[in-house]
Amino acid sequence: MTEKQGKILDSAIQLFAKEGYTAVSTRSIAQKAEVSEGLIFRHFINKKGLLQSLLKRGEERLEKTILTIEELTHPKVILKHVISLPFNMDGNQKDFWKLYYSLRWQINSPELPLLDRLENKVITVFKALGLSDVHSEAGAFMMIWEGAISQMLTKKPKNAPMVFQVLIKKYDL
Amino acid sequence: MTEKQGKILDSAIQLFAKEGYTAVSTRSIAQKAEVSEGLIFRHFINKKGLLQSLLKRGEERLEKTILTIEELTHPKVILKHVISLPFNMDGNQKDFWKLYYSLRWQINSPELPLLDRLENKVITVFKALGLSDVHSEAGAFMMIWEGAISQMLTKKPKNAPMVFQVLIKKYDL
Amino acid sequence: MTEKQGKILDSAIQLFAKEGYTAVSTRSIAQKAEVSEGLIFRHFINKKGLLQSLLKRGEERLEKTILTIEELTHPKVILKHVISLPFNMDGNQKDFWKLYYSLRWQINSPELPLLDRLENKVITVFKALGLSDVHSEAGAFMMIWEGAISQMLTKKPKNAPMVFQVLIKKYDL
Amino acid sequence: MTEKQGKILDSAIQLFAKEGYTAVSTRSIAQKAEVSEGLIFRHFINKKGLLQSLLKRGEERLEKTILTIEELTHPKVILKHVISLPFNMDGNQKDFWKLYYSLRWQINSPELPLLDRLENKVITVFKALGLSDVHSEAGAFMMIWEGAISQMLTKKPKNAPMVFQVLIKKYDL
DNA sequence: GATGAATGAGCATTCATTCAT
DNA sequence: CATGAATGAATGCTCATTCAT
Repeated sequence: MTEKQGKILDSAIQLFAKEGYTAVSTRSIAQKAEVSEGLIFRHFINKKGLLQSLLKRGEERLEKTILTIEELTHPKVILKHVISLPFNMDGNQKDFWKLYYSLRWQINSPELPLLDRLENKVITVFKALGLSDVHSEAGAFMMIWEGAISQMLTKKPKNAPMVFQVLIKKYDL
Repeated sequence: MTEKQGKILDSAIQLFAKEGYTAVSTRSIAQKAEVSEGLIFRHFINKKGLLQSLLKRGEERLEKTILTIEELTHPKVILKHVISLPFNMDGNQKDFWKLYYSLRWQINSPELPLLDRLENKVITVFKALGLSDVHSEAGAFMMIWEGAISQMLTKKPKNAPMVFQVLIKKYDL
Repeated sequence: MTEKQGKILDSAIQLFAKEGYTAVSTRSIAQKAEVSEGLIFRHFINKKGLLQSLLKRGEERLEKTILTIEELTHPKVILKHVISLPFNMDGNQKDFWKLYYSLRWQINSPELPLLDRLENKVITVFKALGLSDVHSEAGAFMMIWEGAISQMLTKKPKNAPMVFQVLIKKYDL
Repeated sequence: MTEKQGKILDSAIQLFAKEGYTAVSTRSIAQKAEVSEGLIFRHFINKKGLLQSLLKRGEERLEKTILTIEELTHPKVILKHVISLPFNMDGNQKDFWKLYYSLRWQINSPELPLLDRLENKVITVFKALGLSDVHSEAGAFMMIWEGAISQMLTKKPKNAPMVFQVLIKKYDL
């Protein structure tokens, strides 16, 4: 990966996150990255290829975080870690998730195994806690999780820490 | 509103909901509606004007539903009605919400007073229930609501009714 | 067919004939035709569609000439008419044939039933003349025909009329 | 001439012959030759330079064949040799002639002294045979020759040997 | 000699939009 | 009200070519 390749990826994810994949032109990406437009296609074949590289890089960067959670053992600690994620994203993560969730609304939205791994871990937690319908419980939990990350990325609610506390209390974490 | 005007709106919202506002061309809308492309501009000035008409029509159609909720008085009945919304959408409503939520991820996402009215009603509920931090409680509730509608529109989880039950139980409704 | 549509076709065939299909840009066609570039695609879908329209128009224009020959009955008169064709082309015909023969050198060169009809007519002539291997005779005749038209279009030999006389004498016409 | 230089030339003439000079990208040549794209320009300056090298190499390879014909003395033997050429090409020759004749249809088509030498030899033959208008006779003969090579390269007529016989008989060779 | 990253002009095509009819 | 021809700017992408290594 050359330096310019990285600049293209950085510029692209910022623009995609802000304006949406279809609304961003390869020309504007090239300008922001200060490279020639042709270079995008030399490195990533086409616009969709650039998108896929972006998603792959985002997943790889999140891998560490997910792994940490997967290695946890105490049920309530796990849930707390999971539900904390939407409330503790750095800039890079925010851009990745904005890109991912904006794509989810379109046909052929990308797969994200990361989310399944998260849900699977949550399922094991509810099993450990002895709940009866663990899949529905996990489904509800991930639904809340998705509501949280959606609002954190689009509304930026000012009372987010308080809302977080409410959720924590609701699950007695 | 002429018949063709209606066909344009119907075609547009379906396409927008499926592929996203920017990804849909006025040409494809005209073809689906079986009208000339020029007619779109005669009736709605430009593509953005068409979008606004769509949002306005969607709001008007939801007005009745919201009004019904606003007129309810029993706290738990209100919450149950609100949280039920995402799980009971017809085709028209689904298309409207898909359009609205896909737009939310882009800059200059449209205002939707409807959501504020819903949240305000929820706030009065939590006040009535004697909770201390009603804004955070309502914030959390609407976060869950958004998670629910998001997943119902993008994931279509097969165990949705069970997940709904979990949420109902969580709020003791 | 609008006026501008005709101007596009006229400009296109002149440029294609002179510089070759691939070497000519749609932009240059639009400029020569004094229309916007987009109009080409509105009328002919894409560059290949424009080419096909050109070929179709060329065939239609030649139809009359071929029909005249097909209706002839006297063997030697027929051959003389056929072999005369390459030596008596007007500007429009020249452009069409230049386009057609330049395309023949590329893969997927277009079909031209006109040529088969011409060859079929020549076959009937040689049958009428009582020759034994009429297909080889017709094949040779059309080979000469193709040599004639090729040179008339690319070399413009100054002694063309004399060469024509030689061919006439060779077939005793 | 290095080994890679040869691979470039071989790849280029095959692609040029099949798809036409303008339609072939330097990139595709490099890929077929399994060399870097830059190497083409180091060796041949630019795409046109590559073309010229190709034409030069083709002429050199044909030199021997032409020389053999030029050294012949018996008139009918000469004509038979000349008219045989289009019907007896190996793969390399075919590619060269396809390239040459596809270029002839475009402006600035390359000179090919080889063809003039062939025609000059034919002129001497007709002189020797005591014909009156030797230039027109030679012109007609070369016209037929061009028709033959054109069809052999583009139509590949299945009865080519029979057609060849017809031509032989026509000139009483 | 050879590579491959990088360029910028140019390509075919699509876009939202205008306007005469 | 409605059409469809027409526009020009913008799009994603390819091109021949350069150059540091």
